[in-house]
Amino acid sequence: MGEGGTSGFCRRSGSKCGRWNPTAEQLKLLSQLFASGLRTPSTGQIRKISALLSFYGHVESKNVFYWFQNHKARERRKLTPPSSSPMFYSDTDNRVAPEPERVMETLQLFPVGESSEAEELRMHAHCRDDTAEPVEPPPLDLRLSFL
Amino acid sequence: MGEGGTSGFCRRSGSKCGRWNPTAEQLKLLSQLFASGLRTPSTGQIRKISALLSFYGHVESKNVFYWFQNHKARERRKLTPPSSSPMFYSDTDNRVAPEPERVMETLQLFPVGESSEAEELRMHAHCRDDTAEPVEPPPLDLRLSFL
DNA sequence: GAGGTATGAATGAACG
DNA sequence: CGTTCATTCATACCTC
Repeated sequence: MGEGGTSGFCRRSGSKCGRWNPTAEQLKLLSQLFASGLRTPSTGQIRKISALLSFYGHVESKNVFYWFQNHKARERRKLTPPSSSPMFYSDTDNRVAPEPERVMETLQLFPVGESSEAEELRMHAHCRDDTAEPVEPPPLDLRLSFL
Repeated sequence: MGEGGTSGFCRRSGSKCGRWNPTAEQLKLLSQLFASGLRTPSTGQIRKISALLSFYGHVESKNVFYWFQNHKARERRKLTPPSSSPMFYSDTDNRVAPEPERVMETLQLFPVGESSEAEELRMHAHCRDDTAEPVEPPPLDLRLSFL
């Protein structure tokens, strides 16, 4: 039954994972740290964090470092003002909660007696009644110059 | 259960949406833009493009962004098949963890035997199937001060 | 109805 | 630090 070692990485079938895949616990911890105000942990911080995460599964400092980098960039990109940069988008989701960059001194990760508040629901279900799709009549003008 | 909704994604079958599905017109436009040489449209470009596509159906900038990303990557991937050599990454990069094996310094925070495993499953999340974590020592006491 | 293919969506890793 | 590449998952869609 023990197919493949119990490496902390692979989690799927036959997939040669070369990529770290954080578990829910690890993700939670990271999110908490991020929410605490931690944005760019130093090498020392990273080491400690990875040590903690390591308990839940194999993880390297590299992963932690990348995670923070990506998370920060992602958050920023999602709420970035219109600029002349090849950034992301901003159309329907731009509700940024004014999060004061206040580093909490003490953060607690409650393992019990806590209602799950983390809701990751971002899938908008807008089923359009496609009874008949009449060919829309917009004259298409394809020009890059226009953009 | 009449849908009645006149706004949404699905354009073909009565499939409940969840995913954006570009129409022929939208696809055509995108393809033309891509053929024009546009590979990574900026935020402005994306916005305009989505505005155009929006005429044919609901579409968000996010979709446009993803489309270009995927299309480029896919084209490239399809054009790079003669690589019979399993190119493996040289693990000699590691620019973020130039750190020797130095872990478990003075970490002491896995105590307590409070057994309370309350983990909820997300219905629409990736299969982060952390199959059977042998041991879960989760009373987590996190403190930034500790870091 | 099950399986395969195509494609959108998400995220980790890395470049500049 | 912001952007881009690469890998993977999830789902739509088509075929059998």
